[in-house]
Amino acid sequence: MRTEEKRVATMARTTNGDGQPVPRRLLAAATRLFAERGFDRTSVQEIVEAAGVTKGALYHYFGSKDDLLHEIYGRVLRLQQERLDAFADADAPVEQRLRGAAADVVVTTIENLDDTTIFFRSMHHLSPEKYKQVRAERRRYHERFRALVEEGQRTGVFSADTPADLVVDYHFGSVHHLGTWYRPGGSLAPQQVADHLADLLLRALRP
Amino acid sequence: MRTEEKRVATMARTTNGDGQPVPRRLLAAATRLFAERGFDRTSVQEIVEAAGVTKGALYHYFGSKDDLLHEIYGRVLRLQQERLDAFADADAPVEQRLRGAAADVVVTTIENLDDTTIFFRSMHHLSPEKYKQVRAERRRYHERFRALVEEGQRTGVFSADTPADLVVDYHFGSVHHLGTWYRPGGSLAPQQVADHLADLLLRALRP
DNA sequence: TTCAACATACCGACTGGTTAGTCTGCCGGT
DNA sequence: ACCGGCAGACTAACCAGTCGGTATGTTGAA
Repeated sequence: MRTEEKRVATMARTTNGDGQPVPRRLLAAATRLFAERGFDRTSVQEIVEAAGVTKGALYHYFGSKDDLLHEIYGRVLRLQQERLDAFADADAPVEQRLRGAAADVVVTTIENLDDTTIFFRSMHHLSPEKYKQVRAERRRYHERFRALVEEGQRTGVFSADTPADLVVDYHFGSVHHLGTWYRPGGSLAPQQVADHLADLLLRALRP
Repeated sequence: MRTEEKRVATMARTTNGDGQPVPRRLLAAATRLFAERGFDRTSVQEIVEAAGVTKGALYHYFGSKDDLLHEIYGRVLRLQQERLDAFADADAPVEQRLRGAAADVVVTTIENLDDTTIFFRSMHHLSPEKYKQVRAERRRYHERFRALVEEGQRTGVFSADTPADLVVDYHFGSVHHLGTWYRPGGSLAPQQVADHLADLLLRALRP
């Protein structure tokens, strides 16, 4: 009871208004605004107002405006890497593993459409070091995915007519592109889009 | 001789330095800088300095910074629309027409990589009216392309498993994505990339 | 041929507004 | 007494667009 009171009191302090702690609220507000108006067109003032705090709070938790961007990237990147690893490590035929991974990245991209839209649109706004770091993580992801394609090509279940790198870029092009055309509430549910896109990939890879 | 002198004098006036007229120099400088640093990160001052003129010149030829962006878009958009129309109107089987169009857009995109990169990255920075206009032109393009896919699906040469809209977005995703990974001087020539990507599309559409 | 009237192409200082980030200090809990 | 968690005024820099001015070219009439 005592610790409970403490927790509630602390919560009240760090969550004035709703039930979310301040850093999370800032991140959420920034994500929405960045996706809506773009990174450079969103002022720090607008972010803190949307989060119901002031600049003091923002610069208490984040080092810079860039930091917000980096955090947003980091979350999705880590999530997608984890999920890709899970699919790639599964005990199943290559075509099933690739299919699962290809469809899953579409679903998680749509489920975090704001984050991923910002990602591709403003990646180059990061400071050089952070940009480098993000690119490195990105490449790791790409390579893991490519390994799946290559494995299938080696074992003959996929056509080897197209270099694996290009195949991966082809698929991620469509993922990247989702933010441009996909609108929640459209005629297709995320999973349906994912299935279709995975189908296209697998059909393109038929020997 | 007299008229020649006059022409040269005029040229010298409108092309101080190299052989390009001022508006074209401005457009070229803006394109390079926008692609390099992004629209919002490029100041008008930097553009005019890169073009070797001053703000007076820029605002003499263009109404605003937005106008530059709009012009850059317009050029590529018109070029690609023309070429798509040519391929679509050709007298050949659908699969050949689609293949030609799909490969061609990849080549022209790579050949104008700066313009197209800016296009997809900064489209949403345009003023509402200009944005609407660009979107409308873009949709016309998309629909023409989709018609080709639908024709093939109706006549049975393409699989109808995937909605034509999605197929088009799948392909244009990869086109859109080119600016992210393609680097001139890489191991693949533009035409090779185009052939591979068109292959992937056509293979995905095999019944 | 000449000259005035006008037009085109550009220059560059200036303005009004915006912005990221800083800094001082309060406040409530431990 | 102290410290994390914030408030909010402040600063230094920057930037798109304007505007008055200059130089060069063109045209039409005397």
